[in-house]
Amino acid sequence: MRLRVGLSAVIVAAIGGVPHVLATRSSGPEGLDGLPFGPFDPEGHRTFEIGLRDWVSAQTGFDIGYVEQLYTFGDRGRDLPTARLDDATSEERIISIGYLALTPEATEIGAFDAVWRDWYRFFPFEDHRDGSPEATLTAISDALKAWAGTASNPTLKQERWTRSCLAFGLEGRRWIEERVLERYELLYEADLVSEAARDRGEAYSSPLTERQTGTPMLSDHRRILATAMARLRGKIKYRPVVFELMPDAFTLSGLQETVEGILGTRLHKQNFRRALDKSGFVEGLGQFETATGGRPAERFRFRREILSQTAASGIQTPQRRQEN
Amino acid sequence: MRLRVGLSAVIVAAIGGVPHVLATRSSGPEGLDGLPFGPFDPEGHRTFEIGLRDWVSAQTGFDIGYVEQLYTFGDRGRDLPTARLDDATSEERIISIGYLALTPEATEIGAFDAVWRDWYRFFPFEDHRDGSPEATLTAISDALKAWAGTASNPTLKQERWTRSCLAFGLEGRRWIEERVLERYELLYEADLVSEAARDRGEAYSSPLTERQTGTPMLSDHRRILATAMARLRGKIKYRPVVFELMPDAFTLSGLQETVEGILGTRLHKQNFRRALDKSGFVEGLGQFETATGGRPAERFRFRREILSQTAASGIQTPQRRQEN
DNA sequence: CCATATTATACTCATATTGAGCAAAAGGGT
DNA sequence: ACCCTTTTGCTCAATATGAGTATAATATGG
Repeated sequence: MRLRVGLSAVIVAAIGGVPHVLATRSSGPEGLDGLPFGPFDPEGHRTFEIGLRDWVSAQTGFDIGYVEQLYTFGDRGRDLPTARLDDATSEERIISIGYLALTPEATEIGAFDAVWRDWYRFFPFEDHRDGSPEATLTAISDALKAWAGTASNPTLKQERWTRSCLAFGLEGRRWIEERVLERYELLYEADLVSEAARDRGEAYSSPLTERQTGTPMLSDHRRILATAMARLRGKIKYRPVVFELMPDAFTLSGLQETVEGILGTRLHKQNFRRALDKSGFVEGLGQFETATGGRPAERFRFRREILSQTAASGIQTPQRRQEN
Repeated sequence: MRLRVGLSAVIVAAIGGVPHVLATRSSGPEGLDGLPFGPFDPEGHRTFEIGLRDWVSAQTGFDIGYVEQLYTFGDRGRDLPTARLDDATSEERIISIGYLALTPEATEIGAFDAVWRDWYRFFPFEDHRDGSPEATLTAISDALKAWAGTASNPTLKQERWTRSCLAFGLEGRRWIEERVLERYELLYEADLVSEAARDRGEAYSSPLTERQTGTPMLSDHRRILATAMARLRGKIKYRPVVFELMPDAFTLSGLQETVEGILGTRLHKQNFRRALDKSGFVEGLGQFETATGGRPAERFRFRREILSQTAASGIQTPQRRQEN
């Protein structure tokens, strides 16, 4: 069996505070979106990262900035564009090393059929910025309960339902932003996203709509995207990575909006500022943005020097339990 | 060029509170330790994890419990047992997917030439349990300063020294436990560990001794180990993973010792208990351990149920800045 | 058998940190 | 001038955290 190694990239940019990912539109019959993907060339590239930067700039026409390795995916049956698990005679096994890349603003794409997509297009239920999407979550909850009900024994049934509650914050449990991957994998296992049926070579018939569970992607790309979202949501709290998504000068509200966009939740404004203040990450520029509709906001810049000066932990994300 | 994918495992057990890793002794001329390493079989194994469990149990004779993927390594020139970078005609490129496995107690190894090694054997400067190893750190600091001095321009020189200070907590900066990988990579770059010279095909001539920089390993295994240590040191703080290293019943002192062993620092006892108490992770068993030399300690167990009940964040690690 | 060493456990206290809200400042529009 | 909106400054209570004091329960050596 032939073994191929590829690199896939989740390239994130915040457009107006809303996180977008670079997607490639496939020309296939289903026309699904995919992630930028390229083969790894063992001859040409000394490291994966060099390889990645190389073909991303070749394919999309711009240089990515911040890059980090995410995870290496290699489950059989989830690796092919429109795979069939029972196609056991398949001659190929594709391993894909997923990378997360952050780029400031939506750099113009010089390339073919690549587009910036709001990442919530693929995960509508992850967006809690206007409160929890109750209707969607209820529908998902019902479907998961039904799935748990089909378990062969009570223990398994119990286990499935507990996992569902943990992942989706059901039955009084808290919604944990970072659990993006757990949530997607649960939906996959419960056969509630179309990739699951497709990977088995069957037709999709879910009790849920794509409005609820999101637009599917090629291969295992939605899974890789989920991994990236989970990583970014976690990392933003202990490393100052948001700034990789910001332009040189930004307002504090703009910054907060981006953080909120990534986390998919709202934060307490005053406390957000206080925390930011204490961290020393930003510095006022004395310039003001007047087009904000209210009092003009001061422009700030990221004090990049700080990266080489201190432990540089992340942005605090002050919760809020009630309205404000 | 042939591309091979392998799986390497950092299998950790706490022996008497001291973290040990399973190492394979090579019979080669230099007799270096390595990590358990096995080829990935694209035909036989549906997922990497299944593959890993398979050959670990085949090779060492016991089943690993907790497993997580670490990182995928593939830098050319660092992948071969006793490689030479200039050997550009080398027919092989090895990609290795590193895994971290945690196992309670030092399970008896049923196998050949595998041994449990105190992980500080490979990283002596990471052990700050009896205070910072001043002499060693001073020596390393001097060597790094000398290395910075050889830089071609002032900017680079400055940059090298800043990185050194950040990594090793020099010039008044705090020592950050998690930066194990940064520290090792810096030593490698500065040519202070023997792997660096070896990978270039040269003889080792460092101003430092192995007592100071640690015992080298085969291939890039020490780098993988550093990655594992960094991951574990970080993760222990936000996920209750220590318990994977503990036996069914343990004393709070035993638990604290293990945490301290992993972090390489001492913690404030009373506050450690308070934090543990609040977390609800453990439950007293009413039994007592008498052989402790002082007042008998109560035995506790990990409330595994909690994993499926709540967010289950990690163990708090109350700092201490002064003596106690 | 009592003093002492040793470890375990319980409480206290001052200082930070964090969630939450109030209020003033500074624009634009009518 | 008044209202609306957004930014910015500040207060307050609750909780978390670093550090220390005190007491309990064992073993051991004279």
